[in-house]
Amino acid sequence: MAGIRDVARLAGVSTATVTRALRDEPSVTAETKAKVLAAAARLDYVPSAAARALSQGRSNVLGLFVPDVVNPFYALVAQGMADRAADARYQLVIAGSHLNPERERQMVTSLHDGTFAGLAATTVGTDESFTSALTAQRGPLVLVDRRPRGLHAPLVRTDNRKVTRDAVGQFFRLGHRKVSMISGPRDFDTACQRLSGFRLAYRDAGLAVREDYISHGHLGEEGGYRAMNELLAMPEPPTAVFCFNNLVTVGALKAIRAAGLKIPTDLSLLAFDDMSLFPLVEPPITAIAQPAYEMGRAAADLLLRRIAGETDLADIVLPATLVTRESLGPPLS
Amino acid sequence: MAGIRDVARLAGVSTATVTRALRDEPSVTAETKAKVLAAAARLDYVPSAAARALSQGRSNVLGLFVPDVVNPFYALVAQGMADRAADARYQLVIAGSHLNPERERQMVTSLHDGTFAGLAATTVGTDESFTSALTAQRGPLVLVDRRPRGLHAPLVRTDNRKVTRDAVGQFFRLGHRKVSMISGPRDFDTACQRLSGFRLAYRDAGLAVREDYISHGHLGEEGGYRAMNELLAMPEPPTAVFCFNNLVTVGALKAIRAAGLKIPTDLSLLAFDDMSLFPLVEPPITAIAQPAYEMGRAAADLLLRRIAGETDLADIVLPATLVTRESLGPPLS
DNA sequence: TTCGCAGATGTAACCGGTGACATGATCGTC
DNA sequence: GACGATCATGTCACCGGTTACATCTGCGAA
Repeated sequence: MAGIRDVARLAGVSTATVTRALRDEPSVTAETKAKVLAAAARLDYVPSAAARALSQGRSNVLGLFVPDVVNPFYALVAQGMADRAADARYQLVIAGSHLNPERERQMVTSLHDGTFAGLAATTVGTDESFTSALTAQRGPLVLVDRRPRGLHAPLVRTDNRKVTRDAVGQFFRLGHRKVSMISGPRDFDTACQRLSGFRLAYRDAGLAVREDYISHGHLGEEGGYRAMNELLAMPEPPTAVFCFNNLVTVGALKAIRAAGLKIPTDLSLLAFDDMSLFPLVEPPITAIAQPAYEMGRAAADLLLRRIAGETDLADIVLPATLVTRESLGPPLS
Repeated sequence: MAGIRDVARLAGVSTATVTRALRDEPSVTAETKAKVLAAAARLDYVPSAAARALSQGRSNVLGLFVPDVVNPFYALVAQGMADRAADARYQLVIAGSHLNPERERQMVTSLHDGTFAGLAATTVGTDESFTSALTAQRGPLVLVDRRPRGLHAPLVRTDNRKVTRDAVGQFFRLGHRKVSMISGPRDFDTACQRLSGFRLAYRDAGLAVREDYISHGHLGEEGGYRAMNELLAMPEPPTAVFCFNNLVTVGALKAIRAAGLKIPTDLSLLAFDDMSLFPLVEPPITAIAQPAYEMGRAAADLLLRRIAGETDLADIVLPATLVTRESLGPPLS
């Protein structure tokens, strides 16, 4: 592997001049630049990333910590971040903890060993240790989607409350009165915001919230499945259900299918988070779509600005939109 | 940030001893080790990744190049690779080219600048330049899913031909005669292998292949959509269709739905690649499931072995399985 | 007693760019 | 014609671990 000294020798200049020529600094003569570029090209010279990182004291790698890489929402966030990062010639390392404590420890280590110039994270509130490690993180940090209690860092999110309020309002406008929500853990701020929007929709309709129709603490497919089964087993089951995230929706759908119920005839369903196959489900699922890709881009952007020295960065709130398909209908009774 | 010299000073030893103690080498006294570990702990010492990479001449980062990070198949491969890599204390950088030439150039650069200790790649045959850059790649390289023409590197794949032959055989056993395939580009070895399995299934049934039922050169959702529309517009349309990958299947499904046809009554459908929402599509889609996660693990494993110095690594062929759901039925006519 | 060897630890060059500072050349000005 | 400013380029310490080699100690064998 040719090094900068080889290039310098071949071009007949010093290593400093090579550095400067390659960075296209104005202080270098056009003639010298040409010589250096020719030499570099002839030797297939590519500067060592490690050497550069060491001498500059900063890497060109951003980190993204998410609970689950396979969840399409996070995959899109990652894509957006990676794209924006690449624009600025940064790499992106995507790490999925998925509840492996050993993995988490490693992640925290690489957080300190200079691997990352900055970090974006979405944590599930349950892993206390990780959150506190993040708190101790001195380097640039931004949060995506949700903010764990006590973590001060800029956040990229959607206006959960407003969009939920509007979308759930649809249920009431269609005549539903028994409207339910499968919500997440109480300490998730996203769950809280969506729940708050849900309550507002009840209020907008001039109705008192049926607390027994709110099922708390669910995450993932199994959570949605269990919650939906419990709702269906109620003496007076709801006629409309709002699911607070994509995996919960999938679980709920499976429960509904298992119970032999038809959407939207027997039950109306509204999902938070869209999925690429929702149009193909029977019936196509109406969903609140978060701009996941843009959220990723915005997170990278925020992070790069922090790395560049900006401080006092404000949260970014992006709009989510309701994608109307066919899972909402008037109540049966 | 505390450095190794700080630790050495505090422990009253030399930097070399610190290195050795931290790597738990047997030549270091238990007593000395204890001193060093105590000092390191007190200073919150974490070795610099960049310095280590520079002095060892090798990073602890693996690279994965895929066409599209959001495609759940690749996401699962990435997950598997990341998990296996983490076991060996390696990071994984996932890069999605998705047809951006500038991005590709960057990827090729980081391929040479030592960012990656090794590389796993799945390329779409169209990007000639990238493939040739990969060929020039001197470092450890493994391929996932498909091997571009002329690239010599160990490959992790599934037995496309066999599983396709068996699965497509189902069509004939159900009585279908007009069996179609939406296939990929002719220069994809995966497409060739699946096509070959498809032909074998025809032969097993004692029938001559209807070449006009084979639609070549499709990739992605639009490809599947277009191909399916063309098939449906034939004077004598097929009664069963095999889609050669997941996105093509999604496109085909949309075309079928748009045409107002019912599966499996009007048309039977078989997909290569399973998707998490296929069970919820109407009807649930029968699919050939590739062990994507395991493929990722295997790829990382292979790569780590190459990095460790092993040569002459053989291809790894993992079994794919048919997941029977409800999209196959007897032909209408 | 001395030599040799093994085991424990220290020393310092090295990895390959970077950038502060030094140097040398050129040019305008008084 | 000398001096200072400016510009182009060179020199070299430095980033922080790693590792080959040197050193020192202690113990057993000759």
